[in-house]
Amino acid sequence: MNILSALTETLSDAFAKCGYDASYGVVTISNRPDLCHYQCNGALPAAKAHKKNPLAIAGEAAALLQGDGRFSSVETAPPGFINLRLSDVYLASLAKDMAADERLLLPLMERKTIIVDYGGPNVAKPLHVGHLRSAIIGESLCRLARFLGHKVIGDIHLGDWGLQMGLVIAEMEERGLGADGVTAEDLNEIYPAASAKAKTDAAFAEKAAARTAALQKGDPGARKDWASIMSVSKADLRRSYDILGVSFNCWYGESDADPYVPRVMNILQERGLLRESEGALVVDVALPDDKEPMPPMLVQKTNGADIYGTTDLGTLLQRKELFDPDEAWYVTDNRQAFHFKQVFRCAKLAGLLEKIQCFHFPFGTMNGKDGKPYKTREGGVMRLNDLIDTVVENALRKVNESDIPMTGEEKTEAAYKLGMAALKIGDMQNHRTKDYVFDMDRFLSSEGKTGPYLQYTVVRIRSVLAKAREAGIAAGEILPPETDAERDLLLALPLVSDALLRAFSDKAPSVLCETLFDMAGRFNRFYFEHKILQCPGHALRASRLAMLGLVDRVLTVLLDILSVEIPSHM
RNA sequence: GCUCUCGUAGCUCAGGGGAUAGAGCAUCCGCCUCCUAAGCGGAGGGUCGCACGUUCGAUUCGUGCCGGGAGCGCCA
Repeated sequence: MNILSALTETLSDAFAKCGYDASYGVVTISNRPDLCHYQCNGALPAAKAHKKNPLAIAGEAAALLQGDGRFSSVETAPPGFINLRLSDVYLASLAKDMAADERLLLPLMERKTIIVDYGGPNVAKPLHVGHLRSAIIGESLCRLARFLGHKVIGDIHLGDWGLQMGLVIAEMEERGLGADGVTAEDLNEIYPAASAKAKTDAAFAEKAAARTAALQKGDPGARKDWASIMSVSKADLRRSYDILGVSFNCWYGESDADPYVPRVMNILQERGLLRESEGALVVDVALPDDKEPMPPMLVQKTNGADIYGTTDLGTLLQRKELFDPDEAWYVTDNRQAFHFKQVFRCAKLAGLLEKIQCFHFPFGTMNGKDGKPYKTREGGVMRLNDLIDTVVENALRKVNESDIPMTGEEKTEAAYKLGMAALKIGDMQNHRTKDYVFDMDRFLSSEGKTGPYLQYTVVRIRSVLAKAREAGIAAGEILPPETDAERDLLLALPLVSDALLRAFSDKAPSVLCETLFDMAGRFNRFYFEHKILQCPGHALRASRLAMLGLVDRVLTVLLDILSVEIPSHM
């Protein structure tokens, strides 16, 4: 079991035995590390409820813990804190338990089937920086949920059915381009051109809308163009996501939801939810106690074409039938919060949510140093591939400054892994829901809270472990800590399972980043102060090697959840 | 205008009804004859946007205001 739950159980018991409510026994990580490792503040509210002296209540509960070998001290402090220190022997045994447990002491959870909708690229449109966060945050949430034991289906949810398809098809027609001869480079240029044109050229905009409708109605010409755009674009997208280390279980798109749309419309019709409004079909989703104005959700445009809300409903029905999930997560930027609010309400009215719980887990914007959405120097939208190239290029420069001898191949590998880690940790160390400032120099630095710092820590550990293997030195039993540096390192280990649980409940990869930096810092201090291979005494050396092995595994597991890879040298 | 969100050290950010509000960067000062110094230690730096309220206790909760960002039916 995770340590906080275990300690809380103990304290809850103690409170209950003293005649107070067990809920006062909540234990938290100490905010006064100089005084204790863990603390319980429950005596303060208990005192209020029972009109007694809080310090006396704390004393009653604390008295029951005396003699418990897990603690080196159980003290009370005014006005009513209970301060707990873990004993060295217990710390060593916790580390041993953890080393023997694949799941790092995580409690078993009820296994759920979760479909995660992330990535969300548009076919025929180049990926830009706005797609980065959905991809890496979504990927991390998938991996986290899987590590906790859930069945997770990651779906890219391609935007392959909307107006952008009509725009591209219309532009291809105007240029007299055959559907077969299109390349990814063409597409990257055609969409922005067509999109710009539609804004000034009303006739073209109408044509694009008509092509969109034709595509959705099954027009053979439009379908043929669409199919060739799809195959070219998907191959291109696959390459980009491979580079990012993001892998989806499914590559369904809005087009795959299309067959479900008529059924959704039927359901809406049968339930009497459809209403005509200004030539379009809408569903009223307002509730009596809404504070904000809640306009009806549009499900069919005046020209008969579907709109994204409709395809989202179709997708939900598709997912329900294909996967029968318990939960559906949508990882998109927070500007879509209102949209999902409408969709979820509509889905509920349509009876699609009897079993599925839908959640929108939004994220903030990636800004430049000026605090505005990140742009190229020219003020345009930054392509994701360009951003990746630049980061890897800069990482290579850093790698070339390294004192460690590396082959050209190793340098390339290191530059790629460092660059990706810089991007990912730079992003995910910030809380998901907040905007953040993208600063490549800062993210790529080896100093500070960066991906490369974490990677360097693991590389060092593995270097020592490799030397131990070469010398035939085996790891042994983890001994109780004798120095502050050892103790601090061992204290960090049991926090990991709690961090995983918190990251999961908040859907916040940043929690794992915090844990990683904390543990890496403690390890680097330990490493600086102690010799491992040349330390006095076989038992001590074997114990420290075992600690290194465990720290290596813990860091690797956490980094893998964040899809950060470790270079062999740096 | 309405709704949501953010405002914490010079900068980038954690935290969160309780004991002295934490990191990293930057600045300054130290540490490699020794397992990767892309490392480690130390110092300075804060009326937690403002006001009022709830509370034994508010930076944290509530209300109002100020300031930034976003959303508010035929793009996704």
